[in-house]
Amino acid sequence: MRIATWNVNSLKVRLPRVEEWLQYAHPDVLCLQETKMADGAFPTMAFASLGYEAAHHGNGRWNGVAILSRVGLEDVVAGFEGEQEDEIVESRFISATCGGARVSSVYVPNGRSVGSEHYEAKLEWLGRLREHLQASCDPQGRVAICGDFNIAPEDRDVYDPAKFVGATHVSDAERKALAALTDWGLVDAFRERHQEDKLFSWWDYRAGDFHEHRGMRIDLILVTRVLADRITWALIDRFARKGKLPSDHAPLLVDLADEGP
DNA sequence: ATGGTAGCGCTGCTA
Repeated sequence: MRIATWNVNSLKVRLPRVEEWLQYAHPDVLCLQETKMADGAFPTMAFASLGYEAAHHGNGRWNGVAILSRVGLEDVVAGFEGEQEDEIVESRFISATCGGARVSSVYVPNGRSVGSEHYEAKLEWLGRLREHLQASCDPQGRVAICGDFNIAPEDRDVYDPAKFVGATHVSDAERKALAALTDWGLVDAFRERHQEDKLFSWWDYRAGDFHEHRGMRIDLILVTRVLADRITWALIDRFARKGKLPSDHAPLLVDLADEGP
């Protein structure tokens, strides 16, 4: 099974690129973030015509997550279990069962600046994700949490650690919140296959950062050990960050071998 | 160079 994740930064703008990419990357499951659209605007038919079922969770201008699958899409849950109807809910989490795995598409809050209320909300949100795993998932089972974590797990995941001192995405508290997820029983799938530094998934649009190789690796596929043991290949598709109207993120793909006898 | 670009949507917010 080929599983992928891509922050598309507006699915309305990026739909032609996503359609093109589906046809050459052929993922079985694709998790999308930052669709920036309401459920009513989601292009269900465009994806169906390419052979994908889809589930979307979006409120409009910001956020928005989706799961596309051509290996089944069952038991869709939008948001965290027990999320209250009356609270201000941002569309950052959706789960479905695809090809025998429980897959989630996540868009972790950015945090804006260390110590801000948005930063505290980011840490709280990550705690909520940890609680979701504890309450609803089995670390011995087949679980994949895919998306834009807005955290660079290690200093080798940023272009110049000195430039990020005191910044979000690299703080101890954020990395500890991520470590709480891996401690539960998840593995950074990309790192199972690649150990080099400076392999990025996001580059700021500004100042020509992509062409200057100034990026961060913040898009992750976290899988339970039973799935990690089946990883045969992983790639950040930098080609998809080039060309006309690219997202500021590249897609991440991971191949999992079929279950043996 | 406390800059720069992109998206949403129409003014400034978010990233």
